[in-house]
Amino acid sequence: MPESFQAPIGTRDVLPPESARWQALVAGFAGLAGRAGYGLVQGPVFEDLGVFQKVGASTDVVRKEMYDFEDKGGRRLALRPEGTAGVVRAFIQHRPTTPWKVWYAAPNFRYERPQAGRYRQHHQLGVEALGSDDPDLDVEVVSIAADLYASIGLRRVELGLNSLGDATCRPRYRAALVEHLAARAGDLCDEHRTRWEENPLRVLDCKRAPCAAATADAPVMIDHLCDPCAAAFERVQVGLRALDIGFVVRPRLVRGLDYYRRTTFEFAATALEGAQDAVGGGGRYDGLAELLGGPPTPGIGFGVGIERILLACDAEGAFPTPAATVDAFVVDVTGGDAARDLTALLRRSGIAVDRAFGGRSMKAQMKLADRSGAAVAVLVGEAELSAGTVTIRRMAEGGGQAQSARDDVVAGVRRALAEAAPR
RNA sequence: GUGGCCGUAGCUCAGUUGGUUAGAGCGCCGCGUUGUGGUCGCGGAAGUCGGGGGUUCGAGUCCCCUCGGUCACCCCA
Repeated sequence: MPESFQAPIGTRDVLPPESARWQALVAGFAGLAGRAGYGLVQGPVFEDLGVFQKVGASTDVVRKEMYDFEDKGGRRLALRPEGTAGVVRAFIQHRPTTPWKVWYAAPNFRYERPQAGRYRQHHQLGVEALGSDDPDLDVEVVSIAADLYASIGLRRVELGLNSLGDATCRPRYRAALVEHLAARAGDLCDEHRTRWEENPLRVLDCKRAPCAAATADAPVMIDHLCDPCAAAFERVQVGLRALDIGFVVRPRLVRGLDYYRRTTFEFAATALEGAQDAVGGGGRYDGLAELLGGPPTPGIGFGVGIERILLACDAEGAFPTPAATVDAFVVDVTGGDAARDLTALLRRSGIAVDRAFGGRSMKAQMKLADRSGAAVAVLVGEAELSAGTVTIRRMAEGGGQAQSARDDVVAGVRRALAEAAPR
């Protein structure tokens, strides 16, 4: 038996008709981002391993989920686990003028066990805006994500908001948190008992009961913000309220990557059962460009998971897969020349046309015409062939049909399409 | 990385305490006389029962291994 293959673990094929949803989603996002002045950025799907290691040394994403490999030249590379690091690397490499606002739709890779809403290759829509620390930019970025959900009819999305402070107040807060944790280290969960010092903030976000109990009365960042950070956080909230974007402040929201500063946020789809309800998230990363060897440059962005939002749409019955249809279907039982020539002619006139192949019976071709969703069928039999005509049939029930000179087929089909009741 | 459940036609699944040529629905293909779809009727193609090994007179049905799927934990999109 010949060996056969299937898609690698945690990956999947997106085929028609479902793929039409992707097209519609990405096109809609491109419109939203474009109208806000964001241009498309297309970066490599893999980067120098160091780009990601620098950015998240203490995070799960980098520590245990990296899809890394060595190429034939001995370079250590990694399939990108998230979008921001590569974009910042590109920013540093090309030094575009700021503010630099870009969007992307691209695959990300994480080596972990797949489950509902989680894949080794998943796809994110996102934006990144570098070069300004104006909190109104935070509002713009968050609003693009919120508008995306709204534009596809996703209603049950909850925005969680937090501030993680900056280089001034974060260390002070961190010291207070460390003091709190040190007194309770023995009570933490198995993983954090020994690792809590590496990234104390993450303990706040740990879902396990021991950590939750030990941090119940722990100090939170937003109570320790310095004046500029507090002012910025306030300005962000004012802006979101002004734009009618609902949110809840979640002081324990920490997020997976450790480069975040000040504003961080996460969108959760409440229609999704189980743990995979995060449909998007992001935040400000003012120290990141410097960390990657570039000039100090503030930045903020978000990523939303395409698979996740489609899953959430399914749960809400929103954003259904658009029906794939053509305008017309050419049926030819005279040998194929007419089908070949008429489909090309009609398509070149801007009409969406399909046809049958393989010299099938008229009955079979009509069945395909019906299934194609075409509003009209263009029939060519021996009679039409010798008369130099075509039969244009409206496929809707009781639609009727009429002869048309073959030379007028384009106009005839256009007319029939205009008259045909929408199916 | 750890654990639960599952693996029978393209899809969704039935398959009695292991027993003759493995089934259904949907889908697909054809036919229902003169060139016409959607409904209906009839017929047809299609499965080495995930793979390998074992027990047995005999295994889709029991045991082991393996691969894959799925869900959950951790974490995240």
